[in-house]
Amino acid sequence: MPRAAATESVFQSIADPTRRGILDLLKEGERPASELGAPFQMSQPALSQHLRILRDANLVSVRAKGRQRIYRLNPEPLQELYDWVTHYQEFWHDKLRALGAHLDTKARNNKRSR
Amino acid sequence: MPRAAATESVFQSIADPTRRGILDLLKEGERPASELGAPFQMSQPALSQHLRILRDANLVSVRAKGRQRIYRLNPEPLQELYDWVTHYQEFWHDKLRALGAHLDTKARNNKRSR
DNA sequence: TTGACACATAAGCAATCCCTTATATATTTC
DNA sequence: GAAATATATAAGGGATTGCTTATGTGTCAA
Repeated sequence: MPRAAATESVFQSIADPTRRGILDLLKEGERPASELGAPFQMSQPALSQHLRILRDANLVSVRAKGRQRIYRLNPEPLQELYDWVTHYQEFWHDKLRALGAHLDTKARNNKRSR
Repeated sequence: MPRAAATESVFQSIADPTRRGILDLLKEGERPASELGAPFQMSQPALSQHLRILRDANLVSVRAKGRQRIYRLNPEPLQELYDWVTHYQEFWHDKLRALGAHLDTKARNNKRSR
């Protein structure tokens, strides 16, 4: 089974707005390829290629239903992205706290110097 | 003030592993450009170009200190990424719960049929 | 002031990305 | 079986990416 380089592909997969749009759509439930393409103004092969990339990144799974391909979201690989960005969340919270403290100090000083 | 297309640039900026590495480094504190380049085997201009992209995306800020440029992390734009991926977090939690329930059911059925 | 240093920008280039049109494959319908 | 439908893959091309070497700019040190 050919396993794609997972880490790389998740960050790259979501770099494209069309692919993020597809994932957003799939959050609301599984859908055939044709419906996934509807919101985007591009040819059918173009969409099919985006779906291939999402498949390779293991972000979606497919099942056949007649001549349709039903796509379903597989969010697990996004965990890595979540983990990565979460490490920054604490940082920006710290920063907001620091800003708050700074403003407090300023307010105190203003009061005192008045 | 020239404002870059924020949304696009954050997702694109973090698509590159070198740039993620730079941001990770900056989490530990501000650093001059030279130190940021050390871990990556590439020329000085190559690094400088990555730093430019991060600046344009407003993910870092710079200040001059003699002939050095001191870079500092600015995590705010990552909030958008955090918001985006967070909407999936609940989904994969649901999925794990569903899997758990399924396994429970299976276990019950196995027990009953034994 | 002259040279070394830290960095940015310019120019060029191969690889990759994202689209297109053309074609193949499988399924359903007539 | 033949035509229509749903999708995938192939081939090609323009734009973008990420590097390289060459060069510019500002600062420090002798």
